[in-house]
Amino acid sequence: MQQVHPELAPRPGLSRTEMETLQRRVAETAVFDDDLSFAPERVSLGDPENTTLVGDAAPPLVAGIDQSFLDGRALSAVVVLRGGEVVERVHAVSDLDLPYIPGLLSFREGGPILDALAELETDPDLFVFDGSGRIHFRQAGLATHIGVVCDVPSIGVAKSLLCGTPDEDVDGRPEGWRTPIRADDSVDAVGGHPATPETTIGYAFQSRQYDSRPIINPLYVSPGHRVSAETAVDLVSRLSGDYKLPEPTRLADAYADEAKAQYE
DNA sequence: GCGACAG
DNA sequence: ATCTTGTCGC
Repeated sequence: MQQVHPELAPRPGLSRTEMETLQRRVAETAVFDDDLSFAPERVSLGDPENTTLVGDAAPPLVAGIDQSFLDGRALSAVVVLRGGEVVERVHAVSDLDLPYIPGLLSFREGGPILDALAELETDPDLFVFDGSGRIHFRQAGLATHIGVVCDVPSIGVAKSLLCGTPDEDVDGRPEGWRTPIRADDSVDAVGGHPATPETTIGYAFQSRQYDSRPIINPLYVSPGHRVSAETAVDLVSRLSGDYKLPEPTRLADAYADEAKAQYE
């Protein structure tokens, strides 16, 4: 995994203002339209029936990325899938430089994630991050930041909403339901990316809903880099299995916990 | 000062 | 994110 834009990588030791300035540069470089090397239809968790006739080539490589934490260190895990099959798993343990600050997550977790991505032998066609992409104050969340640095299409999948406003109430919706997340006053227009009340910066997506009681909250999906908000939700939908989180993320999450045991 | 905030 | 037992239900 080589960095196409190493100058935009999160560096330690920057002041808050410098971090925010760097995020604006990341957002200016980010592409929130489809610019994929593969057809979204070719992404799936596998086709037992072998009925997929869309091209001969192997399905795209999708990497799920997540972290677990130790004392002052982060364990970043990456699980790469091809049509639902795990083809590679790598992880890295890195020292943390900053505490968690809403809006500056990529400066805490970005470096450690790049450390893990450097261990990869395969070349993912898509990154799926645990956190926001365009749904961010400066339209440069973790998924956008790392996606831009590597110039790899990426998607942000968050379990809660950082900013923006859902078009409709998100409570108690059926599986598959989705509604746009629009920019609000806390979102800045950056580069060629507007932030008007009409701007869709992501989607609330109900990936799962069990018949029983506890209503499950939706996921908040947003473009990281080189994908539109619409395609981002479509891809997350295609990558969803029997659980709330998309399979790549769920497997990375489990692997992060599993590997963590060896360091504590 | 008030409110609000990914992991 | 993390600290944590039992418990309800498919």
